[in-house]
Amino acid sequence: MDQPLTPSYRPLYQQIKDVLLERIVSGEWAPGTFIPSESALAKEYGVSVGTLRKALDALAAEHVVLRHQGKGTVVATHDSDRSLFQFFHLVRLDGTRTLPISRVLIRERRAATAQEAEALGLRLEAAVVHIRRVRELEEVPALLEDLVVSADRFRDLEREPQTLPNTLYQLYQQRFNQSVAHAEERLFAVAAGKEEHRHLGIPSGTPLLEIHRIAKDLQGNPLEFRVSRCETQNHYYLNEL
Amino acid sequence: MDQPLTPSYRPLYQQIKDVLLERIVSGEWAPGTFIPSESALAKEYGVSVGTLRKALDALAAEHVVLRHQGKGTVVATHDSDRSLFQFFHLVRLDGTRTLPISRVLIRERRAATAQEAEALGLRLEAAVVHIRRVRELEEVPALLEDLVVSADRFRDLEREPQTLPNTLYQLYQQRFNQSVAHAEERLFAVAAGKEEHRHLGIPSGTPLLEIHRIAKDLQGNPLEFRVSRCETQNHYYLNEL
DNA sequence: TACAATTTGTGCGTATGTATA
DNA sequence: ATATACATACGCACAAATTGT
Repeated sequence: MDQPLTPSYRPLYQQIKDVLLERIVSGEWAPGTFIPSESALAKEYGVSVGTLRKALDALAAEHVVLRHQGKGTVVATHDSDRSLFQFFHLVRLDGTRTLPISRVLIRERRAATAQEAEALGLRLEAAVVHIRRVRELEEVPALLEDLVVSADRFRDLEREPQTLPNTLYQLYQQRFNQSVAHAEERLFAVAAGKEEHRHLGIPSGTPLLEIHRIAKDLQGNPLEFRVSRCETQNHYYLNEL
Repeated sequence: MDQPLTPSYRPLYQQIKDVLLERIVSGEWAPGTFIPSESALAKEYGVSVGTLRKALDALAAEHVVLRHQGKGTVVATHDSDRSLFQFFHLVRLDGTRTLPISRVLIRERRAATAQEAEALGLRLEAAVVHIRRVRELEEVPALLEDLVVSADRFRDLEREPQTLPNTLYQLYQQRFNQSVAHAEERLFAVAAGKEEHRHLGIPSGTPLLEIHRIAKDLQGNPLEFRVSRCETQNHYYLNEL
């Protein structure tokens, strides 16, 4: 009747999956590179190909790796088409999806606020890097975005690289070996304030979509806390269930 | 290089999956009932158990069926715990999730508007059933909701049953054999109007979350178009990616 | 163009473990 | 205890996609 908190055993394919994930997290298999073939890995771990397949299938289902018949299995990157829109849900009214262009307004190292520390699981006043950007879709300012990451994990991000790329998650992955795998988004409706008026060119008081996102790494640890305020006259937030 | 629009062949397990789905859609296997065992179905279709398993696993991944070790495979219903929150994303600020109580304001048969006809794939002026409800979370009015369905597919819904249940999707499933399997939600931020002021007790102009949902059946045909306006002082819309 | 080698995808069969009734 | 059903694990054969010879 009772269910043990720690299951008495974990299926073999799950154990294999954990080991493979660890080799990815550790950086041994970098994003974008091909990992050894099923048969090679099966031999290495002394399990059947079927068992190893099941482990890889599970990782593929979580978008950790991508599999290509005839080629091999590659560690997912944030520039592969799938992954690209996994965390970007803003769509133009006509249904087309484009990635936004960013203009950085603030880039600083400072102490975390209580909300930020709580979201990132840091102690109060821990050092964070704070970035504020305006993001434009098709030349139209659409989003005012504030994000913070741990200054320890993302050392010198407030200075290097000099110009930030458009898609930060690629930078996290390539420069800091931190892959954003999951995220939790909380959506609110708020009224535009002076900042939004200034940067998005909309009247104060206009209803905006406010998105609080906690981005998490492969193991579920919070990596980044991000608050976006979006104008919803020209686009909307799409969620497929 | 080219990719055929119609793949030259479909894998066996996908064909089996289609056939099984058809038996569910047709009503032969009703929601809540157990379907035959893997081995029985494998024998019936003359395929291996492994192949049949793969078909059932795919259906389970889409929440069409639920599998229970030692018991069997059951067709999903809208009152099973998982499914219950698949389409309800409003969460209280403290993180608890409760299902709302509904109070019906309008229940009528009328012609579809252009927007409604487009969303449901009906011709202009097609007959629909329109329902407006106020939904309360923990005694607090949180949502003003308008929904329309085809009056043909949901015959007499404007009259029977006399009192509508709280979770309409269960009714759709039990009374009309229409299962909501997928949905597409589009989120906007809007200002509260007089109706929201009256029914939700909030000042006009308050920013609200507006959710346009198109609910689809197992085959992807639109079943219901729903517009919800939600107050986000006491709760938020949660999306896990 | 043809062919071979490699890698993942599909399909079959079997044995054993675990959960349920 | 027994029977049933799903879950895990093994092994093998062949198909399909990719790459290089």
